[in-house]
Amino acid sequence: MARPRVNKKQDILQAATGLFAAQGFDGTTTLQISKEAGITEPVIYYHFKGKDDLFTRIIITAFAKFFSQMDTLPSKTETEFEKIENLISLHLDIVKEMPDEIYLAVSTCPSRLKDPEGICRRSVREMRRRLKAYLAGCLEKGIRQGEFHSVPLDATVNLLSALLNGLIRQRGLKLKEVKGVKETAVEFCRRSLVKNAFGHR
Amino acid sequence: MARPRVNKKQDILQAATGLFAAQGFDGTTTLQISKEAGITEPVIYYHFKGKDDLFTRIIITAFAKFFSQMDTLPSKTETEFEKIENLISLHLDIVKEMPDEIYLAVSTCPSRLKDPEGICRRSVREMRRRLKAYLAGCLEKGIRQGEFHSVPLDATVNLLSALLNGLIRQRGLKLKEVKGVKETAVEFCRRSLVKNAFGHR
Amino acid sequence: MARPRVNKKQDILQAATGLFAAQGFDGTTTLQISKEAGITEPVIYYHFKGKDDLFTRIIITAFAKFFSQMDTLPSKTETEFEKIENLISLHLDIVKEMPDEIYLAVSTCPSRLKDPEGICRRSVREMRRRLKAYLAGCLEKGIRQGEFHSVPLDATVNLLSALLNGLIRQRGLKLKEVKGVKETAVEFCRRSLVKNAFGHR
Amino acid sequence: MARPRVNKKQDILQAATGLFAAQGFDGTTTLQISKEAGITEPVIYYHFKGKDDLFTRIIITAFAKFFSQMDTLPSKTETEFEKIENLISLHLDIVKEMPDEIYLAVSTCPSRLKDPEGICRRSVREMRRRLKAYLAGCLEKGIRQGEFHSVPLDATVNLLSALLNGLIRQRGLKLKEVKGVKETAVEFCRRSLVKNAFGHR
DNA sequence: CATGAATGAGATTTCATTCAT
DNA sequence: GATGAATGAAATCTCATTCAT
Repeated sequence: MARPRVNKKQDILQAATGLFAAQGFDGTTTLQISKEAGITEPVIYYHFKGKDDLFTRIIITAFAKFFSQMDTLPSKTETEFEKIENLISLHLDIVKEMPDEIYLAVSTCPSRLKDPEGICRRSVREMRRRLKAYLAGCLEKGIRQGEFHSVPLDATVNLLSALLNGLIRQRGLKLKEVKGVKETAVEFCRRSLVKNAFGHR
Repeated sequence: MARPRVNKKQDILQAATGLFAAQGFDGTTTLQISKEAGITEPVIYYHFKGKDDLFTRIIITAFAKFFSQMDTLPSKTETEFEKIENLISLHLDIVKEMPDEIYLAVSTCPSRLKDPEGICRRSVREMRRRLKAYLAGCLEKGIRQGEFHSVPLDATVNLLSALLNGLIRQRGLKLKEVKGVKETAVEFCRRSLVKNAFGHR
Repeated sequence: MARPRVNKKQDILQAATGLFAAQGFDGTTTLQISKEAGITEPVIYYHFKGKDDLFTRIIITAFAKFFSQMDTLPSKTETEFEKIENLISLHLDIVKEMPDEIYLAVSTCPSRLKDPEGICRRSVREMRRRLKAYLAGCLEKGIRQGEFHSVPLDATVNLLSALLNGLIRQRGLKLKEVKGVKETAVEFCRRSLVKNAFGHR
Repeated sequence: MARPRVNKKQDILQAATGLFAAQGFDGTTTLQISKEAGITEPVIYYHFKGKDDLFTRIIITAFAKFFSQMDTLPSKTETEFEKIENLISLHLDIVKEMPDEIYLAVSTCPSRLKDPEGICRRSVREMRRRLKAYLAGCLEKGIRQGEFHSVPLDATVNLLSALLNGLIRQRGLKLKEVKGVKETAVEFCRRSLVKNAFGHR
């Protein structure tokens, strides 16, 4: 009878995500968010502490989702490079899955990294920690087992992080895209890392 | 008696660059800039059209400097890979040369890419155009002459751009740095692109 | 306990009208208006788009009131001159009814007539259109029926408009007033327009 | 050899008159005036006390010119109505002679009439004094000598002032003009004032 | 006389946030 | 839970006016 009790909190989050992504955090007003969400401004303050809190929740949720997907990547694979391949895939797929969130993180976080307690800084730190653990694990094992060339560990982790970050940004910012990004990235890394990469393919 | 003839316009630009880099464009007020520059607020408006103009000038100057350095990269080299190596070096060196400008560009531009006439969008477009021309040139020639593997052109240009962007961002954002970034990046690319990369080194 | 439910929007309009009239539009600040209206500055912006909007509303309302009164002037009268008499009366009476509005229109509009889309220009144009229609109607009919001398139509409409405008301004600007303005104006016009004006009175 | 030493003071006055007329006093900045006059801002302050002073001089000069022309109207004429005719002509001709000055006075003075010591108020007062003296003189004599109908003196002076003011405004504001304004005005008044106006013409 | 540069004072406007109901 | 109305605090920008030279 009553209109289906929609989840206003979710409406607000969605509206905010879209607007933040489209106009930037500072460029978006709470009034716009309320209108987009079909509610009035004070409702935002009923559900959230304020505009900053809104942003925080969005970022937390987005990173949590990413981390959770990262956690489900198979830990047992035939080769170590497969794990790296999976990580590349995850990075590129996640953008398709939550484009606004990624765009928001990619476009807004950089200018907020200065605050050491801010959610951006904390999230990025955690992200790096996880990436490093994941990649260092693969590389170390792969090198030990003779699958990979003997590359410097830290610097290569760093490089792969930079590459992944560059790729996710490229896609997140909706810059013009070329075909075969994922395959090319994978092959580029394979040739560089895997011994006898040329014999197999 | 006469106050040292300082160039206030430069002072303002410098103060603005630092503050924008440290706090973001929106997070910086003209009052802060004026104080940092040791002048009063209206002086900003005497020399510049407004806050946006300040930002525009900074970005224009930074990109111009980068482009000019890119233009002086040697166009004749023994191998094509050397050119790519030079480009990587340039990217990593330029950050050291104008850290605030790069940080500003890297942290503020993403959120301003929506405006198709904005200076960020225009600069990034030009940047991509130049990178693409440079890289596509190297790759094509290198492949034709048998120096490089036969990689897909557009996608590899794209990938290298992403990598360079990731590297510059990593450094520009002053994230923790590891040793040997440049060498690692160069070797990573060499192994992936150059035939017989393993025989020589 | 509850503060008397005053209509703040009306308070603002009233305060603005008075101040604009007394000090001119440019000479009046939003702060003054807010103080006069017993509210804080932002309230103005809650109810109106801005200072210009305030002015626009006042002018629109004033002209609308005038036009509406003009529309209620009797269209059937014994003589055509009576209609002109009614118009003169209306002009002089309206000033008493909304002195500030008239003063504002009379004192501020002239300097804003340049903007072809501004409310002043549009209102004055509409005013002239209506005056012309009204007067030309009377004169034409009066001449045709032999009530009036055969005067040139357009030029006389023009002249009567100038006279009415001069009268309304004189009164609107609160310049010193003499007795019998209305009667004198009516008789002046009657003698000039009506045949045998001297026989009857 | 040197460029002919133009009178910069005059240039400034001229520029200011034009700009004030075109954009209003408050809408015109001293910077605009200086540019229009081909000088720099401080030069204005060398020649004048400030922006207000500029306005004052313009108004004083314009009124002085008008008054001086009024003083040269023939004091001996065959009929008293001729004097009124002359006054009407003067009003309409003066606009052609100094359109910007008149436009400025007509459009800007109304909003400045409140200040009893301001130049506008003083000029308008003087204007009214002179008009009244002139018109009252004509009417009184005309009535005494049987040339005019026996109209109420003060009120008719008032009415004629309003008419003249209305006419000058109409023309000064560059509103659309009809043909035969002057003749129509003269005849309108003649019919109303002069006995046997219909026998003669 | 003239100017490039500067400034004090303030104007309009915006916006996140909060009451009172 | 929700809202219409309100506000404190500030931000950007303007401008007449003045120095130092």
